Amino acid sequence: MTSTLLIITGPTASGKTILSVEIAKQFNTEIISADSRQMYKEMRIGTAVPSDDLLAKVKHHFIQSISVNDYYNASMFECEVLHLLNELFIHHKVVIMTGGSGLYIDAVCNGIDDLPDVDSAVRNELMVRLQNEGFESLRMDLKRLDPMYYQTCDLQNPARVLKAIEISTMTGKPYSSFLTRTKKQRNFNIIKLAINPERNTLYNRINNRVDEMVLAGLEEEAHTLFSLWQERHPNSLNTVGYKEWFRYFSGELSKSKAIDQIKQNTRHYAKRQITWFKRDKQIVWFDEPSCILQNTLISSLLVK
RNA sequence: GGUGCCAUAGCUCAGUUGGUAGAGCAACGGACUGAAAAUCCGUGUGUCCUUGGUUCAAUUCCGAGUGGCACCA
Repeated sequence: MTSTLLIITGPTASGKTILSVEIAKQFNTEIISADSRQMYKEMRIGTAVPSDDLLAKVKHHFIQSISVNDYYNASMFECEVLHLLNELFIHHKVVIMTGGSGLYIDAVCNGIDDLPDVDSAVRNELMVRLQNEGFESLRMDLKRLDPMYYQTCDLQNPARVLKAIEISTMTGKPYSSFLTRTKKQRNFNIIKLAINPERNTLYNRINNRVDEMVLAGLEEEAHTLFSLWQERHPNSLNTVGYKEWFRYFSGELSKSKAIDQIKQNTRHYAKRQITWFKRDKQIVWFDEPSCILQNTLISSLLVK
């Protein structure tokens, strides 16, 4: 009998965390977090890590597991999750994966192409060139190194252009030659459920949750990371709920403005998540977490 | 109570020498295979406070009303 990976996703603050714990208890199984920020030990309050109480009820993976100093990416996540699933499926028919990082979820479900790891020196050098020579110069590099990708690449987006140049220069082969666009086959079933509350409801929840985070000591948490941010701007700290405090600490924003910005940026983030998930036609949508609990999909899985 | 200023998008405001209007932010929509809570792109959503007058035509000019702000009492 095939095993099932039950994915519960949706925008931030939609109620995934509590719901997935309830469902995991029903199946007597474990939870894999698909959240690119909750895995960092030093960021607990601002990333809305599940409470100790919830973590005690169900075993979670990829929560608070690495340091903000560590490099991590979607490919590493794919690899580690597949290994873990092999083990978990020995004793569990169903495993839950919960989180809002769409790229990470896709990496697990469909795989992503093999690329060499980027040397940080190469990236830094390109960042310096972007500063000194401007973006157009790098676009011309891409045109020369990978004319095919140049045709389809978003040429306004430094992240895309830089990535392609990095891979092309490091390997001596065009970036596009690594992109196979083929879905990898998995030896387990995948069911994708997503929560998408009514927009105003979601935004109110976001705003309230940010206020709660502030009361819980988000400012102090951010403050402990500020010197690291000033030192070398690790990507892990380029995170909603932290980068706004860094601007406050360096005098760019007032405190109340910073808190407003956290709410705003979280709303923007939620919208981007919704856009990403809407493209995935395998997802079954629900307005509220409670609707998922009552759904027959879950009970039919329980029977099997 | 008197005088002055203001009233335009969800907010802050610009503008129309009279021909039904535009910025920023918000909001909305989208892209996205190793930065993904990242990065990038697109869209104006409007009884121009109400009401009389002048005019071919008023959001714009004039009068009155209402609301707000400031100063004087």
